[in-house]
Amino acid sequence: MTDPADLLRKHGLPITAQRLGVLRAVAARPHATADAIAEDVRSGIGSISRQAVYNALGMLAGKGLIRRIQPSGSAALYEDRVGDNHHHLICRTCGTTADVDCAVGKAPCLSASNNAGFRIDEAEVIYWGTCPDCLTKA
Amino acid sequence: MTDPADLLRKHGLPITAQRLGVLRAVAARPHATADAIAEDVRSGIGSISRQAVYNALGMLAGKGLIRRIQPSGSAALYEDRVGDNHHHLICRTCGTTADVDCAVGKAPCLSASNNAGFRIDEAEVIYWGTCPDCLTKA
DNA sequence: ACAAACTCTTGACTTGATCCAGTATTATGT
DNA sequence: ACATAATACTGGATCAAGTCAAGAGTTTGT
Ligand SMILES: [Mn+2]
Ligand SMILES: [Mn+2]
Ligand SMILES: [Zn+2]
Ligand SMILES: [Zn+2]
Repeated sequence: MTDPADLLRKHGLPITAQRLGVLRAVAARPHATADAIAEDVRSGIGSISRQAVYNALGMLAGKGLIRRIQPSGSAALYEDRVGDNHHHLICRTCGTTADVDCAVGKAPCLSASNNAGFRIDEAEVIYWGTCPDCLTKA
Repeated sequence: MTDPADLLRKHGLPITAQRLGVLRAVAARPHATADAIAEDVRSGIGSISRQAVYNALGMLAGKGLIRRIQPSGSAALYEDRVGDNHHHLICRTCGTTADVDCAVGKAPCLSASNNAGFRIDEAEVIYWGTCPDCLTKA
């Protein structure tokens, strides 16, 4: 059921060692960059090209199997946890990223005061601040 | 009072043609990229280096005279309107960016349900969707 | 007008990500 | 199991946004 190969099959995606590796890596380390994921996959299956990592991440994100977060001023992060509209808390000092449950519920979790005629499909919320570790060091 | 040169002086910044040009360009076209601002300044004072544009934008943003917005997957945007904690609405199709007043008030305008020990100093909110123009074209 | 402090220009460089063409792998039909 | 078509992977070039560093040029305070 949650078998990675079945998950790919269920979405009509050909099963490859690279995609399985990427799926596993994303599950293993939430909020990792494409680069960190590539490293992780390499330590599992020996090697993978940068392009294959981006292809897999893009495809999986497109199908809704994983989620992409793009914090200002750093590489995109990927995670496993989808469908629950949670938000993120990022440390300005060390970049540590933590999950925050949405205070409201379903996406879009906030209604804009004046939507200017737009049809809104997502409200992206990122809280910036300082993490506990960096607070004690400061 | 709102004279650009006075504004710079008031913040202890030496007055240069480049900085004045950047200030004027940012005021003239809200939510423009550094590149668009450079073009605008060039049409005003003849020429400016890319670096000078980045220097000026960084310095002005640091002093709080302008605000930088960094939408996922595109270049940073700059604007004049500061100090009112407003948010943004971005069209996924054409990139058009509109202002939205904050529904709550002062920053951080949202309290996270569980702050995980972080000290939050900003809540960045971007609404994604489709603008009126792109809706009719679709 | 002078010196000190600061800014601007130029060109190389970095990072994150994408494009492309050729090769290899996977899935499908017999 | 085998041939074939569809699809994915690789390696290298390329791109966009932004940063770095050294020397030339401005601005400011006296
Ligand atoms: Mn998360
Ligand atoms: Mn705005
Ligand atoms: Zn931290
Ligand atoms: Zn649009």
